[in-house]
Amino acid sequence: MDVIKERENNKKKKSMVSSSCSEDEMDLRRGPWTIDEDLTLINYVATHGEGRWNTLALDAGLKRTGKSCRLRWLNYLRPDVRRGNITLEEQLLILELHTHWGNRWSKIAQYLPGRTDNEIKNYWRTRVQKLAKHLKCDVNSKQFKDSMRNLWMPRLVERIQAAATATTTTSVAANNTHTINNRDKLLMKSSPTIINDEFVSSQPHMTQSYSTQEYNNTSSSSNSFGNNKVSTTLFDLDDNSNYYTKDNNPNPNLDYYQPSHQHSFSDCIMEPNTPWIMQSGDSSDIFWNAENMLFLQQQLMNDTM
DNA sequence: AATATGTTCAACCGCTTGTTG
DNA sequence: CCAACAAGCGGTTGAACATAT
Repeated sequence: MDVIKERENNKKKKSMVSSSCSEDEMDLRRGPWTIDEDLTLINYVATHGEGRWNTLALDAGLKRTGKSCRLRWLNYLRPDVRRGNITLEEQLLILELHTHWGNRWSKIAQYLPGRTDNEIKNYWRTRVQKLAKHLKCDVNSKQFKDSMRNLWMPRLVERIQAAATATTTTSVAANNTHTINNRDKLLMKSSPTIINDEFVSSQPHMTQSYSTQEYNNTSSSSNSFGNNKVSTTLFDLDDNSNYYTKDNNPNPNLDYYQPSHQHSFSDCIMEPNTPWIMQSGDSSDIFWNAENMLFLQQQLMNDTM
């Protein structure tokens, strides 16, 4: 309830969007929800459950459409809705899942518990598409997808790794092998897995799967998992936690974790003097912050050498 | 300090899909 | 099988807020 009150305070600042004339006649409200409406909806759902939204709206005395009630509940009032910044792990997952399902936000949202399709969609549009725009390439272009897979996603993995190691007192061996293994283990926790042609999560709370048929029907051309018929993970480990390289990886399609040097970002890069750095309210959580932009620039320089 | 510009995200819209009678 | 309705989905909008000038 505190969340609602907090939001309500913010909402009071907003000008209430009045109903249009025609809708006034119908006595329907539009625009931001009031705390009273929220409470009415919460109480009604608590008593009667979800569903039958048009009936719900009428019975509860809400002067809203059923659609509006449903959206309000699913995207905001549901107890399990998670708020706050998208974590690095979630970013990685969104990028990966988007390569499989494209803009199927609700599908993607299934693998991010507490996140709504609307939230993921907003994230994609405001962050990822904007990046593509700044790079002057289409977000659906092969160049951009390749860049995502070969530059951004590995970079995200590194940042997740860095964050993990920064918060643990466990000593980590300095050699690369151990670094990679830790990275892999972390990803084993956060990344979905294909087992017997089903896409499942390695996280305990992510137990959903989808059928082979659906996967085959919906996988995109850039799908890194396409045609996999054996059990594997995004970042494979054998029993000894050895990291698979491109040469020994039994699943050569799983290439986005490979070193990015062989892939160039230059095909979709902007003019040399165009600023790289995008604005961000929270640099710790936005994956194309200044640090990453510098990283990309270095990659680009390596490519051109 | 005032204004302009950019960013975010809740909410709406229209279309598609599923369900029911 | 078909029509009507409900639910779900993805695209879009616009107001509030943040940041730059």
